[in-house]
Amino acid sequence: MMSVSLRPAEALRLWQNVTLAEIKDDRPDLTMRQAAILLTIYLDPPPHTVRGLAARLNVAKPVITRALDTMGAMKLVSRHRDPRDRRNVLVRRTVEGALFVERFGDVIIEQARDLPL
Amino acid sequence: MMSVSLRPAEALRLWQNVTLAEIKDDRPDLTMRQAAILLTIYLDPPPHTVRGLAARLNVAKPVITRALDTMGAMKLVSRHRDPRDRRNVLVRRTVEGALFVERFGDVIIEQARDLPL
DNA sequence: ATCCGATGATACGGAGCCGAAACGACGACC
DNA sequence: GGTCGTCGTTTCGGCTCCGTATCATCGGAT
Repeated sequence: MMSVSLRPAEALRLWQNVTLAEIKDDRPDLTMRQAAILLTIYLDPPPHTVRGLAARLNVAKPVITRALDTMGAMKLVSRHRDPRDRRNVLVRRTVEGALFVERFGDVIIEQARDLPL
Repeated sequence: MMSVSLRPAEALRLWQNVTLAEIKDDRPDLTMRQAAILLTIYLDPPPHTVRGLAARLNVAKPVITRALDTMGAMKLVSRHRDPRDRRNVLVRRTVEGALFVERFGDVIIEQARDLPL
């Protein structure tokens, strides 16, 4: 089951095939930073704040704010003020975002399955 | 050895960790298209032409030209006129590019090895 | 009430990429 | 030699992102 041992050539081939698949059907494509933010929101346990994401990615806060603007317009995430401390913004998942991430996972495993070994 | 069977959650976690690792040590980061082009040059058998890469990625030719400009300035690839048909441009690998790709492969397998299963 | 630290958003100038169209150099063919 | 198709590049306006600095709001301590 699910053993994950890759050799470099296979790892690179997997990455190539996934990026090629992502580019070909032109969906709203994300930058690497946006992808990292989105995956962190959907894989790491909540709550997610702007400063927390900035620390996790080791980037400045405006990077997070802008990425949330963009992905919010895409309906991939949503923002809500923390009622317990109104300085905080809590980033929440959306149905569309969950579907996007799920589909992306399917692309990866599909490309991994089709790897010539 | 090298079996590649991933479940969606693990595949996504792998992608997250690799993107996080790439972002944190700020190296010359590539767009997804640039990454796909670079990997295609280094993984697919040569020769590589502009139109060939454009067809492989299903994008317009100027996209390839501009990506080669950028990655050429980074010394990751080099361009040479085809002496047999001087309309063609042959894209060749460089030492720096090979090291870049190799290191990227190492990052992937390292993150795959550290996956909590 | 007031100061102070923290949190997230915004303003600004600069740089890069995008798609579409036009362009210049080259080869093939009659 | 003239014409046509091919190949890669360049141009154009527009959009997004970047990093830094600044801002408004809020909570906590005095």
